[in-house]
Amino acid sequence: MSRRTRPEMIAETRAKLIAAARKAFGEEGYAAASMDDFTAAAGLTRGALYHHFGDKKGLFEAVVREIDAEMAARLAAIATAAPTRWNGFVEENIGYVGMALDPEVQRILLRDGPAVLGDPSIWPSAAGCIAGIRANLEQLQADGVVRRDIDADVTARLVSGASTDAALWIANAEDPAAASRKAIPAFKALLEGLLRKH
Amino acid sequence: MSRRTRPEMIAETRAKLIAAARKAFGEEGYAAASMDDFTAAAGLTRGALYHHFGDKKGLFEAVVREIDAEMAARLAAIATAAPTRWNGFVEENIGYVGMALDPEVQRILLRDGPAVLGDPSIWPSAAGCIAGIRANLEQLQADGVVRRDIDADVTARLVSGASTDAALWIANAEDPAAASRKAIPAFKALLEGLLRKH
DNA sequence: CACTCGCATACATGATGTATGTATGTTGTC
DNA sequence: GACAACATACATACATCATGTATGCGAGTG
Repeated sequence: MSRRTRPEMIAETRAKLIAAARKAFGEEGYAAASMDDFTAAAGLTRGALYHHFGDKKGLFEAVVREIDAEMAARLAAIATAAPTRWNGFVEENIGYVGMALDPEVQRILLRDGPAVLGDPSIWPSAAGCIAGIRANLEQLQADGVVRRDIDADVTARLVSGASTDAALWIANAEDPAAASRKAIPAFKALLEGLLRKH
Repeated sequence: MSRRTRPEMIAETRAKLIAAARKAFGEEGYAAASMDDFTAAAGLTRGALYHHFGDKKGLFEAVVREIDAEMAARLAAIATAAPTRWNGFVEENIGYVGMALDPEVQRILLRDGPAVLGDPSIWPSAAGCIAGIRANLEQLQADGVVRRDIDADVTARLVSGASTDAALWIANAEDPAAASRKAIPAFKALLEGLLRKH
C-alpha cells in the first residue's frame, strides 16, 4: 500500500533537492557547492539529482526559475499597489533593488547566474522581472508619460541593470543603510530621464 | 653566462601565463579552462603558475587587472577628445558599451568576474573604469551641469551597470548592430535624467 | 504479476592544489 | 675574477575531491 501516490513523492523529492541546492548555492556559491553534500543534506544522493535535473547546471536552472518567479510576483504586487503607473514603475524598480539585497538573490542570480547560464536575457526563466518592467514601460509610453523615441526592450534591460548594480554596490558598502539612502535619489534621477519633456 | 637577466625572464614568464590564461578564460570561461592545458600552450607547466600567482584565482585577478587597465586607458582617451565635458561623459559611457561587446571582455569581466571575484567594486583593480566615470561626474557637478543632489559614487555604479547590461543585451541580440542603434538613444535618455533642470 | 521508473551505489575521468626535486641565476669571499 | 654557497624559478609526482555515467535494486502501477 502506498501512503503517498507516486507523483506526490516525485514532487517532494524535486522540492527537497531544489531547496537544499538553493541553500547551498546561496551560501557557498555554485562552484563550491558539493552535490554530494547538499543532496545528503536533503536525505538523498546525487542519483536523484541526475535523474530529475540531468546535471548540476540543470538544478541551478530550476533554482533560478523558482527565485525569479518569487521576485516577479512580489514586483507585480508592488506595481499594482501604487497610485499612478509612473509611480508604480519607480517603486517597482526600487523594490527590485531591495530584493537584490538578499544575499541568496545576490549570490545566485547576480553573481553566479551569468557565469553559469550566460546573459540573463537568454535564461530559461526568460527573466520574468525584466519582462514585467518592459510591459510597464510600454504602457507608460502609450499613456504619453514616457518618451516614445526609445525602445522599451533595451530600456527595461538598462533599468534592471542599473538596479542590480546598485544593489550589489549597496550590499558591499560599509554602511548598507546609508548607501541605500544615497542610491535611491540617484536611481530616481536616472529614471526621470525617461519622462517626456514638457 | 646569462643571455637574459633574471627579472626579464620572470616578467616574460608572467606575461606568457597571463596571455595564455586570458585567451583560455575568454574562449572557454574560467571554470572550463584547464590550467594544465593553457600553461602547456604557453610552453610552461602549472608549477610556474602556482609560483607566480598562488592559485587559479590569482591568475584570473592578474588578467582582470590587465584588461581593466586597457579599458580605462581607452576610456580616458575618448573622454579627453570630446568637445564638452558632458559630451565626453556621454561618449565615454557609450564607449564602455562598445568595449563590452568584445567577447573577451564580456566573458572575463562581465560574466565570470563577479562569480570568481565578487562584486566589481571590491576587485583588486578597484575597477578603474568606474573610478573614471565617477571623477567625470564630480567635475560635471562642480561645473553645474549635473544635479548636485545625487551621489557621484552610486551614480557611477548605476551608469556603468546600465552600460554593461546594455552591452550584454546587444551582444546576445539576433542583430547586434540593430540592437546597438536602439540602445544608444535609450541610454542617452537615462543619462539626461542626471542633468540639472532649467 | 510483470514492468516501469525513481533513486542509490560503484566506478571512471579529470581538475585543483601541495610537496618535493632540479637546475639556473645571484651573491659573497678569497 | 673564480669558485662556492645560496636563493629561487619552474617541473614532476602525488593526494584529494568533484562531476558524470553505468549499473543495480526495490517500490508503485497497470
